[in-house]
Amino acid sequence: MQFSSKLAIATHILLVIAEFSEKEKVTSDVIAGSTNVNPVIIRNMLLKLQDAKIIQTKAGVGGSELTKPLNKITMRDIFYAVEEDKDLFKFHANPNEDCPVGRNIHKLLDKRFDNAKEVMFDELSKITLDQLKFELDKLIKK
Amino acid sequence: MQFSSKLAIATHILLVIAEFSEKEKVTSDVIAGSTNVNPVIIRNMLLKLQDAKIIQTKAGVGGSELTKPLNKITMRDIFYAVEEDKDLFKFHANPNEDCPVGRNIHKLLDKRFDNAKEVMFDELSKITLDQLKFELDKLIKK
DNA sequence: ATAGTTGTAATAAGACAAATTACAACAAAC
DNA sequence: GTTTGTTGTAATTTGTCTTATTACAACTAT
Repeated sequence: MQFSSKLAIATHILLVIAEFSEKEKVTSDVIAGSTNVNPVIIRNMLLKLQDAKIIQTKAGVGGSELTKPLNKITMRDIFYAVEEDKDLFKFHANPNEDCPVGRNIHKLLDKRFDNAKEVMFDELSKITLDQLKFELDKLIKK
Repeated sequence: MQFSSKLAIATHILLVIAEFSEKEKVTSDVIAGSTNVNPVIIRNMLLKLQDAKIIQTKAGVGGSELTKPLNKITMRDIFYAVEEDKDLFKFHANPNEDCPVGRNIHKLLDKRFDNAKEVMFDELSKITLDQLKFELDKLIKK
């Protein structure tokens, strides 16, 4: 199992906005063209990124812009903007309460799963859009 | 998105074996009863745990036993025994190669995604069955 | 008013998890 | 050597979630 592509797509969206929104109008169709993802999916993500106060998009007119400096936007922020905050690992639904293991498995694993999730997101929180754009610009200039 | 319940189920399986296999024959039906998971699912997992050399099960006779000391089995081992080693985060399939962002998004995120995955599994590798059984036995005695 | 865009609902297609049914292969016990 | 209980394995089904798609109302500058 793995996460959906929402984080990669949302990051792509924000990089396109960061790179081009000062010169051109970055519409959902422009982004759809760059990502090769359906425009409706893009628009739904733009809505979520708006809810998270990461971008602002102009209904009617069209075009999106960042509302924060690039170094204040982390990949953890982006993740939580577009994905649900579910537990990382699922449990089986109905372990047998009459078995000592079944009765305690949830308690045993819960905090350990949470901890594994936390260190991963801590790692994502260290990555800012700033860093990504800096590295991207270097790659483009070559 | 989240992982399947395979890790939780496999850990449950191994704890049942660790707890009871010295006294009783732990068959797939016994485990199915404790987990409330279909016996065929359990048997498939037992096969994978055998492939990973974590347990041994007796075809025909029935019953499974651990082949390693409890402190040599980590939750990372268990995960890789029963789940595929996929990337943690997916990418969108066909970013536009004519766009500077689309052309570089994969390169930008790949190592960062891998790193986030790595720290999570490092955390899982610190959890041994030993620790889980110790904590379980404390809970049972209460 | 028009044109281009966003916001939103509804539906469909594809992938995958988990359950289920069925049965062959196997090994001990009688 | 047949019976019994179990594992190994295939095939099918159900449900859930992701992504794509169609369609259109709402919005805003020109």
